[in-house]
Amino acid sequence: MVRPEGIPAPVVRRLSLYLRHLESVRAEDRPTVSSRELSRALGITDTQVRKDLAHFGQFGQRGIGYRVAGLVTRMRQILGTDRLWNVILIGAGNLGSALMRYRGFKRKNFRIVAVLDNDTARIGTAVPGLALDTIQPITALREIVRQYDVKMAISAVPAEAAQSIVDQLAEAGIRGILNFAPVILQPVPGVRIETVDLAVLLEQLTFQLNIGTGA
Amino acid sequence: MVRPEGIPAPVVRRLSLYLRHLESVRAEDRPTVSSRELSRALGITDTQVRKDLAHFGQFGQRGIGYRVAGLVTRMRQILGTDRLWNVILIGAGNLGSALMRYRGFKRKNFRIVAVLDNDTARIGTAVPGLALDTIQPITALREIVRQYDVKMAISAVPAEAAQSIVDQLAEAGIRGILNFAPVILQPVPGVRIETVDLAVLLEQLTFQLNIGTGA
DNA sequence: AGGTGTGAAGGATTTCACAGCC
DNA sequence: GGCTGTGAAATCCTTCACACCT
Repeated sequence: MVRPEGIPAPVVRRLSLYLRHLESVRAEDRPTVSSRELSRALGITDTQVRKDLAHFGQFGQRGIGYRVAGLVTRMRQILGTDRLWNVILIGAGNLGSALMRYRGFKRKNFRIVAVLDNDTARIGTAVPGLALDTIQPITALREIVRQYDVKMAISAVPAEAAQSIVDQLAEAGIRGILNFAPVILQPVPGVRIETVDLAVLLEQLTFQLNIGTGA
Repeated sequence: MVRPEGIPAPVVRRLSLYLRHLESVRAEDRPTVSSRELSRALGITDTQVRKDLAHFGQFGQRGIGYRVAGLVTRMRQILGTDRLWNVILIGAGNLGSALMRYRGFKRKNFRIVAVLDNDTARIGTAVPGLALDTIQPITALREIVRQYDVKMAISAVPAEAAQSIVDQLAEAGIRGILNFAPVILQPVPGVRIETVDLAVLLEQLTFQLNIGTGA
């Protein structure tokens, strides 16, 4: 039994990258990959790849490499994407509207079942293709979570509302939140929060470009 | 003179978070912050905050804390966001359309000057508010980069096109790229690439929720 | 030869402990 | 008392070196 808490954070981050490369290898019908190939694809060392994979068991065959099919299956199990996850999206603004149509989620076995917002002007608007095909009020949160057994939410609400939404989501039973609001959210026990701040990502880049510019 | 290469990567990542909190403190007109407060806001230790800030000089006053105004100014210099950066956006699809309207960039001194795409159906479409207010063809890349002195690009193109776009951007003189395509891009000398894979972020969350579920 | 698995070494980052200033 | 700055210790992560398998 693998216990996520026991896996170093850097390893977890690389796991998804391994899987992404493995899937592209499988698309080419190659039966095996070496740690060398994986390492070059990700820009790390081959030892690191072997050490990382060793956290989850021994899937390699000496002299041959890793069997792609088996490894893909195993990694999906490990990551939890071997089954479908229902996800709700909070906030139907600019970013939220793009996210509800984003195709990449479905390919990874995530299904957005509903979009919630608290702007009355938006509630009721059609959202084709979802289980609940109109925008729902936040007051429907608890019921939707229960009905669709939702464990994860994507929050694309304004910064001012973000913490309050997190608290409500936690309260409704959500266990993981992908947050796009540019604020540091205070943790809630039992709930994982992953924040993506788009402006911060650009800022990280400028720092790197800023060599010798007076900083 | 601060040399970005000399700063540990984890410190750089936290820098933006410090700045974000400092700006909110300044909005409340409080003159100083302690490392204790900063540490609690970010969920790290106070020693870490002091060690991090010490990389860039000594801005604190013992017994008092850090002067917010001075620290904000200094951090912006360090990160390079004390001046305006012109940015181009490649790809006017689903995600690209949201990004071109995203307000968070402007607040951080990033200005999207043009949107480029190679789909003829999109080229020429109006994009209100930008320096170049219609969608441009990719062939205009070099000229736009030169004219607006663009150093950074956001790439929101399909996975298949991503590497080719990176190569073209590098060729045109772009130095930093924020990439949303779910692929591992091969590095180009002199160009920083930061990839955000939205599905991978959700996958990271499911891993954390996956305790004892057979993985 | 080509390749994985892994203890041991090395390096990087975080935390401790405390000197020193307001 | 409150708070920063910083060597030293501890911890975490990566790389080395090599046993071992095909």
